Amino acid sequence: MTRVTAEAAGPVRRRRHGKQLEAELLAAGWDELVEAGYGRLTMESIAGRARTSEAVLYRRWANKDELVLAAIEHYRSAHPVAVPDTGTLRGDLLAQLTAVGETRATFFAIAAATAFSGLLAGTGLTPAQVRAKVMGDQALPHGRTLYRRAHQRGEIDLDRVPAAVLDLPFDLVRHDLLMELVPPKPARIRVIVDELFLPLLRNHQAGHASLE
Amino acid sequence: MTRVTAEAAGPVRRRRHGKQLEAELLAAGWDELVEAGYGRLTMESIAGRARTSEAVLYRRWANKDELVLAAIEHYRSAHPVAVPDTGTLRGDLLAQLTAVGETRATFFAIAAATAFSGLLAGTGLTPAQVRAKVMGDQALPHGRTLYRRAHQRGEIDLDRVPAAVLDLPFDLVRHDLLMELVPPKPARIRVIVDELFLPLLRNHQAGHASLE
DNA sequence: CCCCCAAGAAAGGAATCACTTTCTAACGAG
DNA sequence: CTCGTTAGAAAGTGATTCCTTTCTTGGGGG
Repeated sequence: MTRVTAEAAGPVRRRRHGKQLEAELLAAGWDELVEAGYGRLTMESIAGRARTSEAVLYRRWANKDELVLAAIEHYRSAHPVAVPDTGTLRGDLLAQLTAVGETRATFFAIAAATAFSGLLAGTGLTPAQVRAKVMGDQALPHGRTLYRRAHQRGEIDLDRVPAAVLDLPFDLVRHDLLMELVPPKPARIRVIVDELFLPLLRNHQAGHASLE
Repeated sequence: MTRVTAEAAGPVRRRRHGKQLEAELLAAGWDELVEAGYGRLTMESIAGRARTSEAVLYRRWANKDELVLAAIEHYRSAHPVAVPDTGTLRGDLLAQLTAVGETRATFFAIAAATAFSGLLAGTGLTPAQVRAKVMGDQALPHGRTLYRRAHQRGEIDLDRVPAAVLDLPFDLVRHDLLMELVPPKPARIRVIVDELFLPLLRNHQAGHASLE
């Protein structure tokens, strides 16, 4: 008779479970990382933000470093960079570089800082391993859908373009992100594509007329 | 009569002073930063490495963050990047990029990690201010002696070359440093200069014949 | 030669924080 | 409906470490 129905008095404390709870814990970890930084982030602050207790965190991750590492990886896989398909190499590049800039602005700063600073030594990984894990090894230039499509359309000849040229736009956007901590301006992206990348491309397509 | 002369028994404890002591303290701070990382560095470990006590540190810097910031700045100004003069733009560039890579390899990783991670919030500076202070705003492309000399020699026409092109070699070396944490390989530097920078330069010197 | 500032040693205060432990009760599985 | 798992609350432990304080004595400046 003293039983209380869900919609009755008091704040209804629903209890979260499984994957959905875990996702909220990792999101809380990422948010703390962004707002406080690794140095000021505590297990208590993460638990507090997720409205749970530290014990819940320790049931899932052995220590703080494991949690932080998982939070970074979770953020990346939960925020994939859209791969555009505009029909032209130039359009695709502009769109993808913009998407990378916007989607990865905070991510790169946070991930780089955390990976570089040796703060994750508690995971037993080498700095290089941490970096690879955190950065996700997104540098697969030849495999980039972008370029493969342009190749299939006949816009470029992948076999004749040096890898350094293909990497250049992405390297520069990554560089700008790390230096400025905000997405590159549209004007900067246009400069990268129109004043650097495309001219270099033309130098390697001398025999072609397809680039118009 | 119980007075002991300097060369007599016991470890001769000379007492350091002024600028020379300060330089050793900052060097100890930098070394700890490199070996232990900000997260594991303590005032005690710095004092121990410098063979002095924490009080000596606190007489100079109000707190740990101030000391770390000063140590980073001290390292940079104590290790300037050599500006080469080989007589040609290509030679100068290869030499300077190599020098930047070698001189700044550890510096960039450490400085970036420390600046980005919000660990220096104790200094009252914004993250952007910390970054500027730590990085030293070495991005003064137009002012680069390198390019000015090439301009004077008539090798290039600075007014016709976009800033993005002039920045490119330095941006890419910086990018590589941040990604790999070790100096770029000589082959990579040659690719940057010969496959990226110089071809782009030629595109803007169409009217000239001086580039051979 | 003397004096005073600061180097260096030593010890401790106070706060923070990773991680643990214990307990209650919510919720899913059967 | 029952049972077992685990979310969530609460309190505590031990270690670390920043920073202070006190004291002795070396050595540079006058």
